[in-house]
Amino acid sequence: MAPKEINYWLMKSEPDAYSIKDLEKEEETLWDGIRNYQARNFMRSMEIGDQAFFYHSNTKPPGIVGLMEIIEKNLIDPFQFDESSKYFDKKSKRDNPRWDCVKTKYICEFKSMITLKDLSETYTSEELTLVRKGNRLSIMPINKDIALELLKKLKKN
DNA sequence: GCCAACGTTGGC
DNA sequence: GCCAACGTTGGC
Repeated sequence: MAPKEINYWLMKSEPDAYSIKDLEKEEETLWDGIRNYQARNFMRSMEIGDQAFFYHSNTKPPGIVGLMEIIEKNLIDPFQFDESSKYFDKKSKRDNPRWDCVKTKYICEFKSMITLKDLSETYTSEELTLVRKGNRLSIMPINKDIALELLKKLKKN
């Protein structure tokens, strides 16, 4: 049987909040706290076995630092019901939760990062939405050809 | 600290 | 349903 087709994604995290090192230590993590419908819908369209680039945002310099795999999906984000959490959503009902998340597993940290600057010099915003000016999406798909190109480049380093 | 680019909210 | 005001993300 031919290997299953996988898709590629990019997921942002501020390293002060959660970094690739944290994921390496924990091996797996629930990608919680997503409170944006577009990002949530991308998580819903992920498949088990898909791979995601781990992106460090709001840091100097920002860029792709590692790789992880999607190992579970459609998991209810527990913080939407936690009144003490900044992710609490009083409009979300237990019998109809509004926010869900995926679980990811550490694959590797790259020896050197690919910075946003590198990416924006290589790709247009049509090829890679990440480099679109003012892009605030925290989760987005990555075109497969580009993903494979990035992986090739990262393996060389 | 500034600002671009949106998403969200609420008045009407 | 429109739209102005406001809030958030995140690069620089």
